[in-house]
Amino acid sequence: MVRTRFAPSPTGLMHVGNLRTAVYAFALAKHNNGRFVLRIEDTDQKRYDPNGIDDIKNILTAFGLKWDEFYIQSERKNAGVYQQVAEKLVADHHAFYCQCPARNAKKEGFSQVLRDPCRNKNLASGAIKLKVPDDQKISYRDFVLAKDVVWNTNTVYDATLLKSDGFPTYHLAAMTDDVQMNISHILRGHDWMPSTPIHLLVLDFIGGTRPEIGHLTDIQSPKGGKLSKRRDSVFCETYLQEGYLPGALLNFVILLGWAPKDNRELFTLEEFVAAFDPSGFQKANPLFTENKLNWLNGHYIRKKMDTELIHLVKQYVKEDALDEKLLQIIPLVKDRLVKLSDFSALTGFFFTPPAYTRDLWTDPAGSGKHLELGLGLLTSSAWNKQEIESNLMTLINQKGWKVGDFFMSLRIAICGSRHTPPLTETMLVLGKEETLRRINNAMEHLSL
RNA sequence: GGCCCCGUCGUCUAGCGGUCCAGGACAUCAGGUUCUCAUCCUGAAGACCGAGGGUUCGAAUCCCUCCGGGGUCACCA
Repeated sequence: MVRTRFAPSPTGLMHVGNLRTAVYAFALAKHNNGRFVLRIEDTDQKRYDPNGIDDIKNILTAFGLKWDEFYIQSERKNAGVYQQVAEKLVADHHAFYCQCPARNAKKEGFSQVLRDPCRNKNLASGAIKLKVPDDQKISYRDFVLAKDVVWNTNTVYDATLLKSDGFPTYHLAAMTDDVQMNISHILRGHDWMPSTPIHLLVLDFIGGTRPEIGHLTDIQSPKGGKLSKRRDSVFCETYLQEGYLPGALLNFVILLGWAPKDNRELFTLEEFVAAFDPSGFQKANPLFTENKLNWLNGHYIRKKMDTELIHLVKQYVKEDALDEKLLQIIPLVKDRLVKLSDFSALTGFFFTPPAYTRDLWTDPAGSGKHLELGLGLLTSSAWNKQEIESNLMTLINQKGWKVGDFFMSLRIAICGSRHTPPLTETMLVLGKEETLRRINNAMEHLSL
């Protein structure tokens, strides 16, 4: 039975890297009819964010990543799970008590102290640390990298397993849980690679079968280095708010580090689960650039039905906008949306009459003429697509105007912009009265 | 600095000894459709496969060295 877990620590909002790790773990489990476990790793008192757990659940839910089981490490800690394992390790001489003050790694820079001075003192209380054996080879086969990785234990330090506050460190908690929860595959970020020998030792010492372990690539920032919460836009929530569809973001993130044999690029979650193959995992770190994300988002928006879009688009438009009117507008701008939030800029003029600026008009005199005659014609025109267009074209031909020039004048008058949806359709949505009023306003503006 | 991982178009990638003077997608540019923008369609440009050595009849694909990028060295995860 394939059992995978997503094990975030609630220290802040979910970012795209977390999301990617989660889909991969989800797909690995579901592709094999296995189970997907959500485990909250809240063993760090200091960095704990009370909103973290909700955010994790909300984001996973928003992206359709349903978990089958749910655990919180602090609860298991309170039940004494880790304490018990740590003490057993001490009893087995694979760990020892240590009373050294906690080191401040930030201040000390990189340290070369591998062996803890307390390991031979036979203390009976304090933090519990791993007694790393000397001069042994320890290795595992990475199922993402598809290769054996090997260390000499002389390069591994006596890592803390249980802190003096009674909480386990990641090293102990994660491995204990992975074994006790029968996790078959550990899929995690590449940044965990260097501490893998510690985990291998812990795994071997507490017994049971080692899960398979695979390390995902790190998503790199276009600014260099790994993606950072400070310098980069990384939070799933932010993307959702900006109007990226969950399906698009998910599809994008799937492609950042995984590709199928046929190099297919469009996947729904279900399709990804079906197509998932661990041999498609990438080994080189990908760069996070939004080009393809934007394309995917536009693509997914265009695939939505207009009636679905009504609800999605609502938060980006005046609250009193009627569904009926939105349904008329949506087909006009659907092809123009990259993000749902673009909707407000693209359709604002439907709700608020445009403000004209001088530089909109390249030929004010010519436009004035266009509007004057256009207005007269539209005033007497029946209000349907065919009538409007044939009347206007007759006028244009009669006057020998350039079609594009005339419509641009009208466009600016009605929409206040040089880039708009198709004009006739726009006029129909606006209605005859409002259209004529705007042309009038524009003419007044031009004559000032 | 020690340890570990990685290195194909600007970006995401296909490729796993010959069918590759390297294919697709995004981005870019050009053309078409068109009342603008966008969508859509067509086309172009774009990597001598990080560099240098091997192995082999034959290497992007195997081996070595170097260089470059990344990660990590906490009683944080």
